[in-house]
Formats: sequence, C-alpha cells, structure tokens
Amino acid sequence: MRPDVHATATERLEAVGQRYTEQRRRLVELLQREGQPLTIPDILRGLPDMKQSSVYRNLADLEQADVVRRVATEEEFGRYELTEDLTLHHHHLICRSCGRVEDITIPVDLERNVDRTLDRVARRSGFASVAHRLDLIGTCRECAASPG
Amino acid sequence: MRPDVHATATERLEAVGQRYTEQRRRLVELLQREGQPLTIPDILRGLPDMKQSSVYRNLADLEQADVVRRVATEEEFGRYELTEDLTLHHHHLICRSCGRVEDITIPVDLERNVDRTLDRVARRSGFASVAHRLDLIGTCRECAASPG
DNA sequence: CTTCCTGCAAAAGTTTTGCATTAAC
DNA sequence: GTTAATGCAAAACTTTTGCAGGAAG
Repeated sequence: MRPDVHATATERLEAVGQRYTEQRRRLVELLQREGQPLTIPDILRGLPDMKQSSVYRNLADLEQADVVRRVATEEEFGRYELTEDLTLHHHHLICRSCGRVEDITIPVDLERNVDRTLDRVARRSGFASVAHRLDLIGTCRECAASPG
Repeated sequence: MRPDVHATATERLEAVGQRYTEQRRRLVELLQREGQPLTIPDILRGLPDMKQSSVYRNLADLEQADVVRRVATEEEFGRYELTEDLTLHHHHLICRSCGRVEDITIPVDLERNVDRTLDRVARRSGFASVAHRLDLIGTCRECAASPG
C-alpha cells in the first residue's frame, strides 16, 4: 500500500515550516473518508465546530504543502481533494445538473495512450512538466431520474 | 466552414426570447477574436466601456442561450469561451504558474479512443449523455523562462 | 406600447486579512 | 520562550439583484 497519509502530511508541512495540527488532521481525514472532492460548504457541514476562517486558511496551507489540491469546477466556491499521490491517479464524473463529483479510474491502456500523446502535444507548444485532467461531464443517475 | 457565429447567436437567443444586442455581439466578437477562454477581468479590459454588471448579465444570458460556456478553472473568477459547436472541439493547455489558457487540438484517433472508452466507463456508473473535458496542466514557455 | 436591456447603486456570497490569544515545539 | 495556529470580526473581492430610464421590436 501507499505510505501513510498522515505521515506524509506531517513531512510535507514540516518541509514548508508548518505543523500538522489537530484541525489539519481532521481536514485530511474528512477528505480521505469522503473520497471525493468536497466544497467548502461540504467541509463546514462535515466539521461543524471548525471555524470558517480556519477551514480556508488550513486548506490554503495544505495546498501549499501539496497535501490537498483545489479542483477546477464551474461552481462558485472551491472544491478540494487530497493530492493525487496520496490517493490514486483518477478522474472525475461531474454531473452538470447537481454538480456532484465522483471519482473514477479509466483503463490503464487508455491512460497510457493519453499520457503519451498529450506529452507530445504539449512539447510542440513549449509546455513543460505536463499533467492531465480528464473529466467526464454528464447527468448522474439521480438527476436523470428526477430532473430539476 | 461552420455557420455564421452571429446568425447562430441570434437564433439561439431568440429561441429563449432574447435579443442579440450590440453589447452581446461585442462580447461574442471579443471571445471569437481572442480565441481562448477569457476571465471577467480580461473582458472588462477588452471592452473598457462596458459596465461590469452588463458583462455578468450578458454572459449569463449568452450561456443560457448556449452561445458561450463557462470554463472550469481553479481561479477565483469566471472564464468564458464560445460554445464548442461555434468553434471546434478542442482542449486546453493551462499554465499552473500564470493561469494562461491556450486552445489546442489533439490527434483524432486519440480523441476517438477517449470518447469511446469514456462512454463505456460512464455507462458503468449510470452517467448519461457524457461529454469529456481533457486539459493539460503544465508550465508555459514564458513562465519556464522567468519563474516567479 | 410592450418587452427586454442597460446603468447605477446597493446587496449578497465567497474568500482573505489583522490582531490578540492560544497552542505546539 | 519562540514560532506558528486559531478565533473573532472586519475587509476585500467576485457576482447578483432592484429599480428607474432607455432601446428594440
């Protein structure tokens, strides 16, 4: 299995002169438990006694330490998940109706094909150290059943 | 070539009971001219005499008429581009340092492979009518040259 | 002349910041 | 003890909204 998430978080925070406090650990645990990108409101709901300013500040610090990352969405507030190397490389199924984000993996051969090709495409444009983001946009089962 | 952008915009706006006004045409022209997703500040800079509230309102209307769409980024403000069928199916090169977004296309066979595979993956999860979003995240030539 | 659009200003919502206090090392 | 994290409240910034005046059909 992969190295312990908390040990890694501690290391990475220390590397930038910061501490793995109780609150930060609780944020990481929540993100790990939910296993999918959470919005700020989600997080506030999941950790009701954590102050809003602490949530923002700690997520910013965790992001800088490369423990979490902000996920790009069309929504009005941020969504965060654990950094990829603390989970597994994966993609998102995004429901365009309710905004729900679900983690998925895709076949390894497609993954490899995508990686190789994009690397070539990027090099042509002078882009370096490229990662990819491959998301699926559609309508989830529930929204298909009860539109609105 | 594809049908005229302005004719299409007119149609689609009329379909939802709205008009293709001067301001909306200028927004479409700017997005067309720049050929890449623009942030609200970009747009305000590009159309200095357009009021901020009009920009927001018109982009919202154009989005509802399916003439423009909001692009997902990790930034704090919105980015918009013309709807895909008014341009061509494409992807984005996103610089993680300066945030610049550049349009690219990828080889058709990869495109087809991605499409087919994702369709299968989505179906397994109960997702319907799936589109994909495939972006490249890296460092652009300029930021690689002068980091900061 | 009716409907939609625009400008202005104010409000709402999300995120950031200052500062005194508390906790971690 | 020294440095970093937290809580609280206020501020900053992005986006939305109400309403009166103006333009379009």
